[in-house]
Amino acid sequence: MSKTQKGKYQNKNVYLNAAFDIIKEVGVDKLTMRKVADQLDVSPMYKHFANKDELLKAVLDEFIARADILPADELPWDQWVSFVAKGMFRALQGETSWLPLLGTFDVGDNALQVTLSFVNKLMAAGFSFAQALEAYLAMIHLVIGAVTLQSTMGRGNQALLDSIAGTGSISTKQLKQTIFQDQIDIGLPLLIEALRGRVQYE
Amino acid sequence: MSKTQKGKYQNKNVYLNAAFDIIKEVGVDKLTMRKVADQLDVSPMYKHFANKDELLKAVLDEFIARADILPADELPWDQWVSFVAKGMFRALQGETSWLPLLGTFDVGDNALQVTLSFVNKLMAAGFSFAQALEAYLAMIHLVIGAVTLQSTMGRGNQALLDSIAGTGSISTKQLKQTIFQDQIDIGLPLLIEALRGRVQYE
DNA sequence: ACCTGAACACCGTTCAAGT
DNA sequence: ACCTGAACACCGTTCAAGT
Repeated sequence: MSKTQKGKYQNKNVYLNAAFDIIKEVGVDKLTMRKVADQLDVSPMYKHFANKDELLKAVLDEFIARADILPADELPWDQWVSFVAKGMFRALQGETSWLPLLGTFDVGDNALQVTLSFVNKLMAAGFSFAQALEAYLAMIHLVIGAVTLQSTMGRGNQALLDSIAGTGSISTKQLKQTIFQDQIDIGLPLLIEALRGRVQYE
Repeated sequence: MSKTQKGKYQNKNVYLNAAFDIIKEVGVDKLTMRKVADQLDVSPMYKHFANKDELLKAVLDEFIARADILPADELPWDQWVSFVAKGMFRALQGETSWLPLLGTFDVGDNALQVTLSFVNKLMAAGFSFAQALEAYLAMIHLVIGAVTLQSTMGRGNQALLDSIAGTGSISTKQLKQTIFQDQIDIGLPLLIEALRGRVQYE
């Protein structure tokens, strides 16, 4: 307890940790201000955060920091990109309830750090700034889209399987292999191929 | 009124249309069962749909049908793919509140129709079935990701601009051009480049 | 100044009761 | 058989009242 501590819960981190506990238990979508308050034995709602959105924004940025997806700097750029993309995919796959928030909040400091590292890595490999930034954005698009679809695909989706099998151009086994692989492994190789083509003719 | 009509609102479409009216006004996220009931002057809730999810699933598939994004068949495959992707992007951009649902529901009949058209088009152009299906999934990933990020980017995001400008490797004007373009125009050309490379060495 | 907890205006969903 | 609307168990947010 520092000398400047005032009130029951001056420390924002106490709230962030409580939020993480609850999210681990019930998912982001079922996080409520009341549950945070209950866990801390505090009235709804003592405000470090003006409203629920402010809390979620802070939790999201902390989530990005904890995901810790930046690889070692020695990797060649294409492996580096692949590592980051798969790391993001895995982190988000474990918490798909984050997805709806990615488009609604401005990036926080930790997200920004990832962006800058990515751009620097690709510029060191010979990409222009604009190319590097576009590569970053395209990778994010793929990750978000892949995580979004992963759950639908993973669930089986018999209707889709049946209908597609009806075209008769592929064995069911092959079809399942295509659909049930990690979605990120579909677009990511294509992205890296395209990037490789661009940097070579720089 | 058909002879088999029973009860006040036998017709599911009445509910779908009411839902669309409300969504146009307040967005998908603020659609409630009560609002649908009120608009139809019906008690909450006479059930054509077992619950809110069932209603949303039906509305989503109808939304896909209305988006009407399949282009004319005469286009070469790369333009055809680009047309579909941009059409989806535009449709979803107008209703971003749909995004959270894309990963939670199984595909409906209308979504399936789009998938099959896409796969057929690419197979006619020389792609294998697996390639065509992967191309479709990668395109969907890009569209979902692009729409998700579009709103964050469009909003300005001064923190990101400032921080990146600090790298000094690009003029602010160039930076804004990269960030503020339609997000779909970033990844889509890369995807099509990569696909072109694959079909040629088939 | 700091914190409480009742209150307000909502939700999705259920179900006894009416027609 | 069909439909109602009150009720239940929740929300986010506000704010008079207490300490």
